[in-house]
Amino acid sequence: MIMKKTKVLSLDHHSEASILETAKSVFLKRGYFGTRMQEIADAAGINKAMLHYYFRSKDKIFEAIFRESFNCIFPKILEILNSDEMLKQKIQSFFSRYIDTLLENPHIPGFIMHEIAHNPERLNSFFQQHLADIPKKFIKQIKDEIDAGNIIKIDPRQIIVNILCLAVFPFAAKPLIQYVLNLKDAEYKNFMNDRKKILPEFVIRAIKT
Amino acid sequence: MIMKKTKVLSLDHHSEASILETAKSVFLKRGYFGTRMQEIADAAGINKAMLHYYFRSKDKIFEAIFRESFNCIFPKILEILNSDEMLKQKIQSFFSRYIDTLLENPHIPGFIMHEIAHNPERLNSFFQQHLADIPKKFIKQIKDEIDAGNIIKIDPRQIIVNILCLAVFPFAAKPLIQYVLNLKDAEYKNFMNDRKKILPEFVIRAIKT
DNA sequence: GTCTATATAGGGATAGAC
DNA sequence: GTCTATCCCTATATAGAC
Repeated sequence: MIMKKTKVLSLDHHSEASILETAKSVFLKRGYFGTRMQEIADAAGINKAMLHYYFRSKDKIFEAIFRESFNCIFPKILEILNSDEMLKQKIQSFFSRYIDTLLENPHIPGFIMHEIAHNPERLNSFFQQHLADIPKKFIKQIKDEIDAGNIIKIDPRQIIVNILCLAVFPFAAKPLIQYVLNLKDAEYKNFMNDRKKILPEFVIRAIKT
Repeated sequence: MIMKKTKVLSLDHHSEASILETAKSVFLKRGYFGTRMQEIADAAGINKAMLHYYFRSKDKIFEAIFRESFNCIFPKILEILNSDEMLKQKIQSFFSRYIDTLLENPHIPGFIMHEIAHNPERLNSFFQQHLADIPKKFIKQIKDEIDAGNIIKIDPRQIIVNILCLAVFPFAAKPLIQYVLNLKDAEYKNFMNDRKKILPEFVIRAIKT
């Protein structure tokens, strides 16, 4: 964002994007307050001064990374929940696609949950802007199915929260699950992949009349 | 732990226990790296020097608090899962008692999940010591019910994880849920209370043959 | 036990040479 | 653009008077 004009002339392998990618891995592992600019610089193979030259401040880097992480997750949710699929099909799509996304970005749920809980001042406006009324259409769809007698009488919001729980929690609590079930990384991944098939069946059995 | 002999003579209202309680609220709100000794001291109405006098270091306080938080949650889980109740009754007990516990300590899940993910060096030994083989008996119980044809064929570990998801996630992700569903604190609490009844029914419908 | 003052270190950010 | 050196502030921790 600084010296935009000369950027294309840079012959160095440390592009702004690649540094940001490195910074992302550090922030997602350590959280905002646990992250040291020095550690980012070391991991990126540059020095602190360069970090500040590119991004000005720790806050600016964090904001870019949070935005990117958020956009990696939530638009996809929105897209699925607002599609025109039938409820059953939609639930299947959601778990399948969402778990795939999280398998590729396993640290994002924990990162977002922690930062929104521990750093709310920084993020309040951001969330009010992007999260309001996400599930309106999906709630309506569930309500209609209830009225049609296809699923049991239940607060639609509870179903939505349950679906989110089942999809997201095992990623946010990955180390805990691995301890409790004694899973190595590969076994954990298999376990999560199985859930793409198990979870839709689980939810649909739970709510169908 | 220091000056134990004179402790009973202390006429001051700042007991070691009450300071620890204050420290707990700060650590659970801010996380380890976000916590400042100054903030604990201010909240407890003492000064930093006294904090160090009582507890020696930030790490020592953290360790005590983590241990306490952990013990507030996991023995209870263990107790329920290892009880002799029938499966259906056990699932009901679990959700009811566990959600009650979490409503009184809503920050603990997020705290433990974050610290174990971001601070693993500090906690590895602790967890290996306390978490191994927690659900052995419960898994056996589910297996027996499957063999008896009372519940569907499914990896018992998946059921356990689902139960944990449904109980814990809404607390770990409290701010997120409140944003998405537009819930004030009181509404959120009602929403969680409803889940004590909804979740056992949800899970049992999902797995019964 | 409690306070003030201070030692010591670490981290974010900048200055300025090249 | 890149580096070294450094500023400045904050945070943990301790010394020492009372």
